[in-house]
Amino acid sequence: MIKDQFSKLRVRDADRSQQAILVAARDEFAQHGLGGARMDRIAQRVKLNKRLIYYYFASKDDLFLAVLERTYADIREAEEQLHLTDLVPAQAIRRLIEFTWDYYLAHAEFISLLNTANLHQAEHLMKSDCIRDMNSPLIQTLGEILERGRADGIFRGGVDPLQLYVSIAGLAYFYLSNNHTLSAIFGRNLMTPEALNERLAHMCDLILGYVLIDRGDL
Amino acid sequence: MIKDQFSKLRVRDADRSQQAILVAARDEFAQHGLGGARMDRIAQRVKLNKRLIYYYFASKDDLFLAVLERTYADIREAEEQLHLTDLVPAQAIRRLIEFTWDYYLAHAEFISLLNTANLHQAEHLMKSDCIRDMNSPLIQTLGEILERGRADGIFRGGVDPLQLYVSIAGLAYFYLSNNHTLSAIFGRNLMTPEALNERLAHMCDLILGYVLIDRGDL
Amino acid sequence: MIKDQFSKLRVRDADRSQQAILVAARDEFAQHGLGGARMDRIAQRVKLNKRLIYYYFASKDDLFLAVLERTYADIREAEEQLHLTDLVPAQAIRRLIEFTWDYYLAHAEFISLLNTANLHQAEHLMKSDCIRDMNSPLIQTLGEILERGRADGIFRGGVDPLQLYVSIAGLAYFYLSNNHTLSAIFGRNLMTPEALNERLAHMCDLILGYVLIDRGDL
Amino acid sequence: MIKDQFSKLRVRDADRSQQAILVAARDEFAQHGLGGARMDRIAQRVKLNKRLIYYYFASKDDLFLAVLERTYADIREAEEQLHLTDLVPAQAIRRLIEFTWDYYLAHAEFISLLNTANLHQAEHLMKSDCIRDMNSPLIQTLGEILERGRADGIFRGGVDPLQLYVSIAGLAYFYLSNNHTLSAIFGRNLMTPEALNERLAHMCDLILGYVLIDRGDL
DNA sequence: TATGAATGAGCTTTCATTCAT
DNA sequence: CATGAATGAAAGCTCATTCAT
Repeated sequence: MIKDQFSKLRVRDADRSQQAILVAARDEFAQHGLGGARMDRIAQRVKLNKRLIYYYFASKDDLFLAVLERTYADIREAEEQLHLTDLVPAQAIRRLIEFTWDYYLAHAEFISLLNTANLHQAEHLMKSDCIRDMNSPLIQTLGEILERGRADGIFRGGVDPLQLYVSIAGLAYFYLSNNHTLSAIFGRNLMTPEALNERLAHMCDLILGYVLIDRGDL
Repeated sequence: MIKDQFSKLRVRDADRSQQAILVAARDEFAQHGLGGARMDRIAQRVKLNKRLIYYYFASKDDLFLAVLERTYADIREAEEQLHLTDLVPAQAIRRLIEFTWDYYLAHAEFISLLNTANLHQAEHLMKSDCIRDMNSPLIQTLGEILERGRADGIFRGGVDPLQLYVSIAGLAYFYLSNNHTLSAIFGRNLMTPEALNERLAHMCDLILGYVLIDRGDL
Repeated sequence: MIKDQFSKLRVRDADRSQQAILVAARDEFAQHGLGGARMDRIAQRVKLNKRLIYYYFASKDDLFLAVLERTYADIREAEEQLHLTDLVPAQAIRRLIEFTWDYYLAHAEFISLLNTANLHQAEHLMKSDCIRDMNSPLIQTLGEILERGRADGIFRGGVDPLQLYVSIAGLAYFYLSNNHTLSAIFGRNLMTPEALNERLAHMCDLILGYVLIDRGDL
Repeated sequence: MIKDQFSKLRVRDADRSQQAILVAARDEFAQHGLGGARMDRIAQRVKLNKRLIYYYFASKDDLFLAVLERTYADIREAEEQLHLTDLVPAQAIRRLIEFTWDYYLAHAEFISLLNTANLHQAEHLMKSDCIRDMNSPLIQTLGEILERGRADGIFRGGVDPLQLYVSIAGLAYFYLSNNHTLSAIFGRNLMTPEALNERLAHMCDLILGYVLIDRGDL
């Protein structure tokens, strides 16, 4: 019966409740950090009893860990949609930069959560088996792209894919993470569409200007 | 007069106490964030009574602001010792990269405090008049260097000094700020002396490879 | 009929479940007291759903009462196997002492539950009709033994059977109930086989030395 | 000035506050056990802020330990007023029995606290250095009395003072600790003045009947 | 200047209990 | 008969802050 199904799906759906809690917790942690987050507020966000959060996620720290795992799983899934190997090397690099930028821009909570995780010396992450081997595929892909570009004679050699990956991430991350501080100090709103486009262009120039041998190709 | 001397000593003591509190608070905030920092722990660190902290710095938030102001004043003072204009353009850029890297490396608390400030949307910073106009001089200097290099025919034109400054900072910042997370994920200790040297070299390559027209000059 | 058999089986299951719950609850209450006992833990012990406990025993207090009733029924049943009247008076007393000692020793939970019941001023017990008239038979039997011994000229007269019963119980109870505290304070493990034998011997000496007129009989 | 002194003594007297907390906690723990005791209720009893309890006694368990230590110190102090060695052996034993009885009667909380301590396997006590060596003096004194009585030819030999001490305590303890249960089961109020006198008389008869060689002396 | 004592609000967490099936 | 999901109330404990001197 419809009512039964509805009831089953809507009410008392353990998985749905857990997912909803994770989303609410993610937002709360992103907004206030681990120490500033309030379990009460998370419960209010999900409109579920606070006790239920403890029923599923034993403690605040465990909940934060669960949020982190979910966050990493999300970005990894997005990365898997990239199909960088289908593109020519220069395009692949550009695509990776754009993806990184767009993803950080669309997922401000990702940056904040990462900051929080690092404030606590990544101790939560250490406890998680599943997070450990997550980013490696992308690094390997990037290594292949760099090698392909070098073989084609358009990329410089000797570029460590990990360094490059960290650089791409850092260029986007710092700008977005610190935008409030930077905007305040430089007296210039860094989040207008124009400013954002400018930044993306600069990042591409910087990275490609470095890996490409002949700038004329740009 | 004796009373004056005595009074002077007490004043000096007062100042000393304030400075000690600031240092202790800086470490506490850097280690635990704003929400995770404990006034009790700060008092323990300075070995002064908690009440005294409130006597000098009305509240936790005000104390955090004072720490931020002090932190910015410190880095600004360090930047002023750089004398970038005394160097030829390429050397000046390299010097700026090295300085940024070394400073972040030596002042891990700076990175953490910046993260915390941004988590709270830089609202503390907004309240501070003195912080507002702090970084501009360096941006201007960097602009002059870029222009000089372009005039010399060795730098590419059209480089926004602010973008470049943010990029240099971001390359160092992200690596150091997220080193725990990155180390865990990549299963590679990013803080060994070799790894640190590698990173610095990569950063110089990247930035100079971008601004210099002819790579042979490197 | 099949339905009947099935129904019978379910009934037997139901009974088995109730008994299992009682045993688990008894252990939990004995270990942690009423306030420290956890319904969750009891459910875990029985490996049955917590809800089922409420289904059979309306509340924590009611469950505790049920445990108490069961506990009293158990000791009463054991006492009924004593057949003290088959023995000569001195032997009967000795037998009672030994039984009390052995029973308390084998049922540490009995002592703990009694303590808990008394902490709560026996209010649970008051509610129970079935417990009220339980120990009387033994007192009466003891009275008969004492009278028989007096008639035989070997027991002193004027001994209140209730006082004597309470004394026998108290001598065993205090030693076992407080063994942790006593062992700690006296720096002497009171639970070794030797120590236990010593205590039993002392108890017999004490009680029989009191009731017997001529000690030579011991 | 009087006001100053008053203020100093009445308000903000750390020691007085701590003592008051200990008394309130003792009553609460005695009435409800460790698990059933409520920190809120303790605060209400002292009319002091709950936070202050944690300020002085870090946790509920630590507070319980402090209460235990205080309780033991109290009884030990009382025992020291006994001066048993000033009495002839038989009188000394009788005095000890009476003291034990009177003390337990006047300090019902002592019995309850001991029960609670033992429910938790005396784990609190283990942590306390000061409790460890508390009862020994009395045992030694009792040993001397027994020896003196034996030398006088009025006491039997071979009596372990520890066993006797435990027996005296047990005879009083069990009756008083379990009076609710016993009263309910035997349908007889064991706490009337007459009943109490009867019990004390019985205890003296029992113990002295055991240690004295010739009953005529009683 | 400096401090120990004290507090109210609110935190994370726990618990007995009930709902819905 | 049996169960997983859900809850309100309250527990122990924490924290920034203030009082009184």
